Amino acid sequence: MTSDQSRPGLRDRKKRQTRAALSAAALRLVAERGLDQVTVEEISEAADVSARTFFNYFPSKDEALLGDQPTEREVLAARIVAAPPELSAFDALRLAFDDVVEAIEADREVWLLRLRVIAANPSLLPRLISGNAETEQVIVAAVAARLGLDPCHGHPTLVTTVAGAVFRTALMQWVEQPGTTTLRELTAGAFAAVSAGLPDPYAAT
Amino acid sequence: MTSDQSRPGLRDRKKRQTRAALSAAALRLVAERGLDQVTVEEISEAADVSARTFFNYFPSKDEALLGDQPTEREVLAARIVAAPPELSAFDALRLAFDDVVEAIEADREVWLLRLRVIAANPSLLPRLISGNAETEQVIVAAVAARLGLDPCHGHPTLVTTVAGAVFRTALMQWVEQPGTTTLRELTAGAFAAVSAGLPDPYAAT
DNA sequence: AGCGATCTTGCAGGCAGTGCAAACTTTTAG
DNA sequence: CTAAAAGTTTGCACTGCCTGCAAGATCGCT
Repeated sequence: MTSDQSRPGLRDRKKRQTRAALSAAALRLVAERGLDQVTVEEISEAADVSARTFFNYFPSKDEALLGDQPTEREVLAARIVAAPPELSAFDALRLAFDDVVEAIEADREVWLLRLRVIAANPSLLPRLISGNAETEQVIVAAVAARLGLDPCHGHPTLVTTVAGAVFRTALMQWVEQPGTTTLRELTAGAFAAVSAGLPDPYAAT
Repeated sequence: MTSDQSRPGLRDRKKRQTRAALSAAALRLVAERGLDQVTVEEISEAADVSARTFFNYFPSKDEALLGDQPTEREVLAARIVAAPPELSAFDALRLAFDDVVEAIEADREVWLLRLRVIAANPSLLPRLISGNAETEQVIVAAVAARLGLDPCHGHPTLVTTVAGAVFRTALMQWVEQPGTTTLRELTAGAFAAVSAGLPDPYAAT
């Protein structure tokens, strides 16, 4: 009875809340004290659940800090195959990352905190965005499909890992800037530099 | 008295031996069973030392599998600053990695095993060669010095991370090939692709 | 042989992460 | 409304990584 308009159901709402609370508590505490000065127990306590429950939501302490990678992954892959066919695979990736940029700027505060945490705890950096092995495989498969190549061909892997490195670099630059530049500009600049073959700045003919 | 020709001394020789034995045992066991089916205790037992001693040599189980990164790091940095000044930073890195290629081909068997282990346990991949945060900082500093830029400028970081991604990709391709290609060729091809701006294969004008 | 420096080892302990089973809560069905 | 079903939280026990500390073994030098 009562209001039945909540399509997700009470159960799902609670799960979302708990997940968000754990993630937020993890970010806040690690930002304050550093990654290995915070225990899972403390994070769980701050989110009012048991430590065991933490591991029902995240397979490791790190994952609670890195955002929702499965979602990002699907969005990215979909955008890669949907990109205009006249674009090169690298340009398709560049375009796909534009949407990630948009998503990040929509959650600006959370992402700035997350990136500050990652910058302060570099062991997290490689697993950001496309660093996860599963995520990378999905992207590589999408690129390979787009090019009509075997995934065993080296090019899809090369393009994917390079684009991931470019984007990660742009993110790290963004968070180190006082706010003088937008993430969009930094990403565009980094991708453009790679497209130009990475000439030295000002030294190109 | 007696033979004094051994400059390293007995002690250093033993240390080298122990380190090598631990590394070899780790590689062999993890290749056979997988990363998390091998305990540090088992590795230490296979090398005839205590588990506690393992951690006197390597700060983590992973490090025993990844080779001697501090050495690689210094070699790379030295080669970057020593590269002909007319080369772009990216080409200097390409050249520097040529020496790493040479070192790897000199230890071909060990490196093939190591790369097979890394391919089978992808959590190790990001920390290979320049994935370590410390290593990357050293390389970025060398590149920045070469360009006469602040390390806070984004370009050194971009070039370094991209080159690292390129080289890691080449390594992974190499180990997946039956042996049809040399690492040198794969590396050269991957760097050339990036220098050309990552066009699609065969689709470039 | 003996002294100092270095290396190895055992021990105690903290923390991450997993499996299992009991308690609890929401959903569904009668 | 009630009771079963399905899903969630929690405690407990356990393995394994990793660290600090102090005692003992080994090596290099005189």
